[in-house]
Amino acid sequence: MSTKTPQAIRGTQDIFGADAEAFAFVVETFERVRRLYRFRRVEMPVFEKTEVFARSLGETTDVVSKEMYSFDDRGGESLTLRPEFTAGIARAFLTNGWQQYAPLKVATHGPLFRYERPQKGRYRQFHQIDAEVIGAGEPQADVELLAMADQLLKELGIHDVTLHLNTLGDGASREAWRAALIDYFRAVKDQLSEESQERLEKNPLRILDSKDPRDKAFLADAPKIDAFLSQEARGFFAAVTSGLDAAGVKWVRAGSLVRGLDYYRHTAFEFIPDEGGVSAAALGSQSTVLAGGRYDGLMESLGGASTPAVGWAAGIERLAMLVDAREEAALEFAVVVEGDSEQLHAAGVRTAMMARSEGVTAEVFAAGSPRKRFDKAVKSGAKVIMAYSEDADGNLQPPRMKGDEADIERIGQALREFAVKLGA
RNA sequence: GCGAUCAUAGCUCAGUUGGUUAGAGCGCCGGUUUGUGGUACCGGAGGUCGCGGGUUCGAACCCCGUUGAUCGCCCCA
Repeated sequence: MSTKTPQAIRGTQDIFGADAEAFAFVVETFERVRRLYRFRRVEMPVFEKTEVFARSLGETTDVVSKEMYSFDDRGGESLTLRPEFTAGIARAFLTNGWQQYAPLKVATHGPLFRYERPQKGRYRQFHQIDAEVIGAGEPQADVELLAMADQLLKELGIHDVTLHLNTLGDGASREAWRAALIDYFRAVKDQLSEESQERLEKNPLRILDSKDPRDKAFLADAPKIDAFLSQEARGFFAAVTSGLDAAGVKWVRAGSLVRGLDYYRHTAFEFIPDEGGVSAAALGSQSTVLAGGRYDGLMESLGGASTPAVGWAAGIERLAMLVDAREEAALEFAVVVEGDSEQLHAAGVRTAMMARSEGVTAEVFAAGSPRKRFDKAVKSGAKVIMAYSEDADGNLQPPRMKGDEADIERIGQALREFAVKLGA
């Protein structure tokens, strides 16, 4: 037998106690809110053929080549642990004939995998909640999706984050803007940071959210998307913003907010902690809490018919960091077994079972030295402690109860009710 | 992929300029005490000082490597 304990995989986490409660609270709240908006629950495979992600993401160099968990299965097929939900849902939409349900509103949550360097709020196996509207090309879909996100955050008790909103326009608007940005930055190329000089070639839009002061000097005067929007794109964005205003969703315009992938159109958004707030401090540099956009170009890249769609995802771990501490279930009823005979243990187990059947949290204390059992029961914070003991002849004594009188009465009542049901 | 900081008991951490058997608190186990069994006290188990090399008479401490953690950069679907 090896004496070395295997270590957990880098970037994975074992979530326990208060953190696990916060995690569950995020998921439970999401499940409740998505029902209010009638998003239908879907469960997706954790892995797909590599091409599902490779084709939907495009050959986005780093992401596809270096940051996915890809492997060959025993049949020699390249598979990939899902790094996101959207591509798999799009695949399912096409292969299962879900077009018949369009416009389809779906929601899911679960683990995702990305081979990245772990840091605060960033893991190799992490978890997201996700919502998508597929087959709806109208701005009202964007509005509803964002209203749901806004309500979710509020119901989680997260109030110091704000919706940052931008439009990338339609395909033509986007290309024209991109070309103008390249022209603009190329003229000052040698004054940009090394990173941005590289970005100029492969991802010029990203220069806009550079943190480097050398780049920031040029950002204010960089071309704005608004100058390149078609009439139609302008109208679409106006409909989104007025819809948000009508829904009471606060937002700010973020002209430099962009998406890396080509299939994004029109609306792009992120919920970001307000500067100087507690949420911003809690998250460190991984600040975006919920992000998404309209991806009208995605279905075609997977070989499907052109289908408009919009969606968002949010990291559960990050949301959990912003949620107030959640209490684990408090103990109401402690049953102490003062001895080790079979009838004593049986009495303890039975009594606890009766209480739990009536919805009372209960726990049996029957291990360790007899004296310590009562100590533990007292320290557990139980509202009522019941003790079973035997006399010198081994006769089971009537249980003694300690605690606030009202609590004793309430739990005693629950036990009697269970006994009545059993008799009936 | 790059950088910085860190790694000592189950947990949180001490450990002085390198110098005998590596400590504390909490937790765990056992016991004593206490007139309302949450107190106090006594004792016990538990550590190859992340791992591997090196320097030295001698390394938890210095050097190199490695693994991991944390926080940034890059990336962010």
